[in-house]
Amino acid sequence: MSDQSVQDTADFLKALDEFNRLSLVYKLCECQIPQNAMCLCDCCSVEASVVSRHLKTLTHAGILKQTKQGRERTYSLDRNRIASELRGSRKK
Amino acid sequence: MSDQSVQDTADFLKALDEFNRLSLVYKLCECQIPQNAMCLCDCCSVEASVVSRHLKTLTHAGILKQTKQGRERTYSLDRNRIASELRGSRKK
DNA sequence: GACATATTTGCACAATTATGCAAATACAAT
DNA sequence: ATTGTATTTGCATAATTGTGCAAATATGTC
Repeated sequence: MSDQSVQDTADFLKALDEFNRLSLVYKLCECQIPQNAMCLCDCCSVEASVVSRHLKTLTHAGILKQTKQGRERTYSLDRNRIASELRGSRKK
Repeated sequence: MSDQSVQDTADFLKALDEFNRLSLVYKLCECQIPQNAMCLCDCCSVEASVVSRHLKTLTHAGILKQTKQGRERTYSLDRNRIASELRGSRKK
């Protein structure tokens, strides 16, 4: 097990270890269709700017995927990539 | 999904999200028999006191179990409890 | 008891991170 | 172009956390 591989896994888990970020993920688990950021704000009691940052973190970690439509961005779970991460077969 | 339940899961993940702690867990995954703390120091390049604290964190999170024999404490994965945590059926 | 080894704890410090607020940006509608 | 809404970013700050060092504790051996 290389150091890099351990670090990658730690980073993946780090993205999920914060209360508001994990709440966002659970929320998206329940949604059949992608949600926009404003709607996702409802499940955390923090500023929209904070939600924006959390969504960015989750996207960067490969947990969410973002699709941009006009000025609105919608988010959904990137289930395939999550499965890959958990399997340890990350492709950089 | 209650706030408390989300927080519990976040805490569980938090225990695993740090490089040295995750290294300790991987190390113990490979070991058939419980290991003492001094031996576990070898897989992290940090002070013994730091390893001690990490082991305590992991034990408190329900990832490791500790058995004390004389002045030595040995650690091993608490596989049953880890499985429970992942299943979400935590007993407080 | 004296000593050696294993482990924990108190303390200080550096680094990271979550947050709010205000300003900036993006873009659709008018 | 102007306006309105959605989103991001810069900045300051508070809180958390990982670390090393030294001292304390625990317990085995002599």
